[in-house]
Amino acid sequence: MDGESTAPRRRGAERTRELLDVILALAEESGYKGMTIEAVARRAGVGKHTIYRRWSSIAELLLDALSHVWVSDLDYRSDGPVREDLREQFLRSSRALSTPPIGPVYRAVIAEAQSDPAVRDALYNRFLVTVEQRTLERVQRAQRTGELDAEADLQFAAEMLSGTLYYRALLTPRPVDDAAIDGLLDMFMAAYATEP
Amino acid sequence: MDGESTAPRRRGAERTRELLDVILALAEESGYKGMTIEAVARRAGVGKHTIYRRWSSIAELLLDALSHVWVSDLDYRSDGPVREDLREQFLRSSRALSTPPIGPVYRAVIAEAQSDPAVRDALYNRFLVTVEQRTLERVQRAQRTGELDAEADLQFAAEMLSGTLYYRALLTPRPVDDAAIDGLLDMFMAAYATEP
DNA sequence: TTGCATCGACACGGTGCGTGCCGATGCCGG
DNA sequence: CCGGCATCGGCACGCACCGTGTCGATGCAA
Repeated sequence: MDGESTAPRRRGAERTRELLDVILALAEESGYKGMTIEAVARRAGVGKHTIYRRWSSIAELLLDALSHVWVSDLDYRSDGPVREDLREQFLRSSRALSTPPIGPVYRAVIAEAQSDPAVRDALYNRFLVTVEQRTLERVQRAQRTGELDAEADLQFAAEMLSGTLYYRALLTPRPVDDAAIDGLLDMFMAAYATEP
Repeated sequence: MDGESTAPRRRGAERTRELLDVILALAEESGYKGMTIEAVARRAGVGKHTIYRRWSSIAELLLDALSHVWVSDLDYRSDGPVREDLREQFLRSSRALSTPPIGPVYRAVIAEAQSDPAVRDALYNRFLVTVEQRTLERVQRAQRTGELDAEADLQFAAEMLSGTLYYRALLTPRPVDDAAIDGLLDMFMAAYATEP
């Protein structure tokens, strides 16, 4: 699962970092179709064994690479109104998601996930769940401050907020723009805000 | 785009239908990895040209096959409470989505869509948009009957409803169960229902 | 019956996969 | 300082699938 955390061997760690950089560059230049083990090996001037020694499949490599560029942007530090805070974070991460190389790598992981349940689990547990969780914590904080209805169960609301953004960004050709985020938050606030 | 609607030629149409059946069978048995042009040709006892004559790529074939099994289930005919109607339709289509061969074919299309913008557009225009549209029409009808707030702009609400279900069904390992649908509808109704 | 599109079949070069086997390189312990 | 050894790059293999080309045959339609 983690290519580099297992063993900081001789010159292994440097090579590992190099290979991650190479696949990010390939993602940016040639997209999913260009992201193959052989292409990485060629570009890095490396034998394929050197890659297979670190990752058991292209999917593992992609997941690892994604970890390096998608450091789970959603860190809700602001103490402003919950709506403004959500709006800012959603804008920020959807901007990141549509910026190479994150977008192409994310798409590649999703493609791999469709044919490999293990990748689907990894995608979920290492990325999607984190985003949902951070969002849930933020809106629960807003419940405690009285901004949102204290009785509401916000579990599904958090899933819906991040899920709709992922749906639009990754399954439709539409961009996640201000209007989409505002529309989403309109509904969320209409449902749970204490003050009209 | 449509393999069979263009020309009801000699024995072409029969063959076309045969080939669609074959790829659906492959989807059910071996999943995405087994759905290749060569596998279809082998199974059908057919030259590859016979396939390429009808579809320009495996993605076109998949989209066509999906059309035959996913006849856009969402036909809101009931005149009951909008919430019950939505609930029933969501349950029905998410059950269909998780039933072979629809699920595997849908996953295959999504995988292809990640590397080909044209497939992404086709997936969106031929399937996702339809579901959103039907849902939008149903909730707008509920606006006219007074069940939902007449002032609300339900465009994004419709996207959110179907988007969240697709997100859960296709990008996460979680099933779309009653709890998820009820949670989603709780929020939707809390936001827009006229009667508390 | 003739003409022709479609058919199954086979073969081709190209690419990527995953593995196996080299000889060399450079680090680490003794 | 040197021996031992894991890791290294390079190369080759068999396999699978792609997309195209070229056969001769088959069967519908004029």
